[in-house]
Amino acid sequence: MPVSSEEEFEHTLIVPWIEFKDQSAWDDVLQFGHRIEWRQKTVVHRPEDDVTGIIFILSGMVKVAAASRDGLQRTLWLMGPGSVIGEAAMFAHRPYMHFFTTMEPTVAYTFSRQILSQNILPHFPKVGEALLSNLAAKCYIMSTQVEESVFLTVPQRVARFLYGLCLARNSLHLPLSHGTIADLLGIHRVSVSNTISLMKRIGLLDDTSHGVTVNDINALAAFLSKSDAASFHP
DNA sequence: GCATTAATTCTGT
DNA sequence: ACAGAATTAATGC
Repeated sequence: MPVSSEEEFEHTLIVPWIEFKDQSAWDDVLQFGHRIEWRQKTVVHRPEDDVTGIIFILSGMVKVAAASRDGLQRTLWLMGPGSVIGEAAMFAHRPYMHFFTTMEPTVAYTFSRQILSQNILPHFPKVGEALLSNLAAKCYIMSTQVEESVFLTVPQRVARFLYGLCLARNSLHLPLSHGTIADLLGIHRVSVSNTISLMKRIGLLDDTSHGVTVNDINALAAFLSKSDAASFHP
């Protein structure tokens, strides 16, 4: 089977968005957890809160952000269905110093440290594997973000993000505001706005307000590797 | 349930 | 930083 160059990107592009389509590893252990439902835009966890265990996200979306003393925030990643929050802190025996905020109505299950280590991990290896996958995803996101912020221009980073997210979500419409994307990539909101309006002029994106809609996914893929993205003049 | 208005968020310059 | 557009929440009918 011939593999196009675009498809190779699919396996190499890493975006700060963690989501697992296959949640079957968790089916048998949900009974051990506590089900929680959160409304949209709810702060679920603050740095000063204690970490009692892990949180498995069944549906919805949660933003994980680091915060400075004076309220500045930098989003680290967004977590969707199938992902887990807090396993790194739990295994490292450290407090979790981030803000968790729901972006959508979210359903989650919490598992205490004790339940996890005594009732789940010894008997459900698939869950352990899922936790490792989740942890690995975070590692890759952080290292990739550092690399991209050093080596790539803003348009390149925005383009990679949009393209990678389209593939990951298998959707051309991404319900994210410019500000959210900017927080996520660590660039100014205005730069994101300028880049996106440029991409609309070129015809890569549709001119929809609220959210971003990719018009031509192949053109976007081509844009990534071309020098257009590197040299951007507003 | 529906229409208006107030508040908040988003976007482009 | 600001203004206009666009959503969303709140209110009254």
